[in-house]
Amino acid sequence: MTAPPLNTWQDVHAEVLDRISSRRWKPGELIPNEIDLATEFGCARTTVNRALRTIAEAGLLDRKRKAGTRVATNPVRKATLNIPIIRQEIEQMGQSYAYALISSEIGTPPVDVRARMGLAAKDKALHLIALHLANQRPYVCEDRWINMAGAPGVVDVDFTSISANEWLVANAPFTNGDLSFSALRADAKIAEHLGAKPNDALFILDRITWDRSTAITSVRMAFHPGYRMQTTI
Amino acid sequence: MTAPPLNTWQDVHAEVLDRISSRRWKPGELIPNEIDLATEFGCARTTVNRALRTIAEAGLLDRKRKAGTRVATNPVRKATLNIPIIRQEIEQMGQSYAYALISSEIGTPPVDVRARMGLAAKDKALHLIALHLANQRPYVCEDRWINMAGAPGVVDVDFTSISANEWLVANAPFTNGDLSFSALRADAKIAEHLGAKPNDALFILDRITWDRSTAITSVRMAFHPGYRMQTTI
DNA sequence: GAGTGGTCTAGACCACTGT
DNA sequence: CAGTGGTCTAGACCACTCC
Repeated sequence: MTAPPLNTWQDVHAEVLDRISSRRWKPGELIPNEIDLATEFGCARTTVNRALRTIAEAGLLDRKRKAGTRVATNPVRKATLNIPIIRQEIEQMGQSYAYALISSEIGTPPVDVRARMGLAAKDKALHLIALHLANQRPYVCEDRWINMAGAPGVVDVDFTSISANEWLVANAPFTNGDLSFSALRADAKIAEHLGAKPNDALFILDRITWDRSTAITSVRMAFHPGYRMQTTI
Repeated sequence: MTAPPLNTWQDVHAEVLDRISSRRWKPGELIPNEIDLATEFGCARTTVNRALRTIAEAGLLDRKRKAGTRVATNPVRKATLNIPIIRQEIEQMGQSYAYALISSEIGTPPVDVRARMGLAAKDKALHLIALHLANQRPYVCEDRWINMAGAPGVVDVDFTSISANEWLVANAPFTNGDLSFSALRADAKIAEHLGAKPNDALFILDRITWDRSTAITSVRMAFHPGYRMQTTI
């Protein structure tokens, strides 16, 4: 009674996940090496490798050369969040999207923003405050600084007709970025923009994007009260 | 002046990312197929495939059989969040970890929790409220329901000495879960637990975990004011 | 129908690391 | 030193999907 061969890496993937969750392979335990598993499953080592590598990337296996592969004892689960473009997020919900510029001026960013962006005290940046609306209701308020050295041509753009994000993705692509999520109490100003009550708790997304080592933009997005960001693991 | 061959998939990965961010390959544009790229780079098609597949998984390329590979026009960036085990997160910051059980009782979950967990009105569950502390200061307060059918033996556990999470990872592994992040205003009770002021904005993580289709636990973690969750893209 | 990505295979060499 | 995972190669077949 030999098992039928597992022909695809997805088959192997599923089988290994099953052995982990059924505790046939227990946390901390060393599992057979790739060659033995390939023999057992009746497939090539490459196929086993692809499956195990994928599972390891998800955090459920720990792999080390020579030491072999172990079931993770404390699976630090990795969740993949889709950071949406606001317009798409709203339109995918079947709601109408609108955008409104609240203010636009050139100035010196506050010291914390300068520090994160790596700007000097004399550097100027474009400061935008804008609102994204879903079905005419405030959805998210963004407070953004754009490094004029990192986004050539930005001074000439009319941001009343195009959102900063859309202009930037088309004109100043970034190579990497830092994200952080937090919660903040609405102050009077932002509460007014969002149509929220003062003291409402707001979900906050802070993002800085870079082109190699020069900062392009730093933005704080304050979502309307009740907003949730969801994913699966 | 032919370029030197790119020998590893990381080389190809870097080169392709460079062509995208430098706009040599523009958004929406069709890029050469794998065979041509392999010829150009002087490597095997498998190597090109690995690199392009990785980039596509990150959202910067759209690949379709027969249609070919295009640079994504609206790169929906995917951020990978590490969902930490609280004890580890605290210990990695070099702080001391402590855990305190606030209450433990068997009861019927509120209707929204029942709905999300797929429990009937008559089903009983174990309700725990507990606090995780970093350097003796409240770090996160968890409000948890455990499905007794999904976690055999849970009634006999002494949760004053071990945290629910640690017992569950060791004894009732999950196959999948739903996560959501939001912000919530602290009510009087939770403010007291966390040593926060009422109305403080709290970062909230809701998680339900499943073993196949039976819910194991539903937990709401309310982090101390000022908490941030960070990642990069 | 034909072009493209998706994957499998068998074999090989390399890089890391525990002993 | 030796065992393990990490990767490359060349060739092959398949699955999807556009035309």
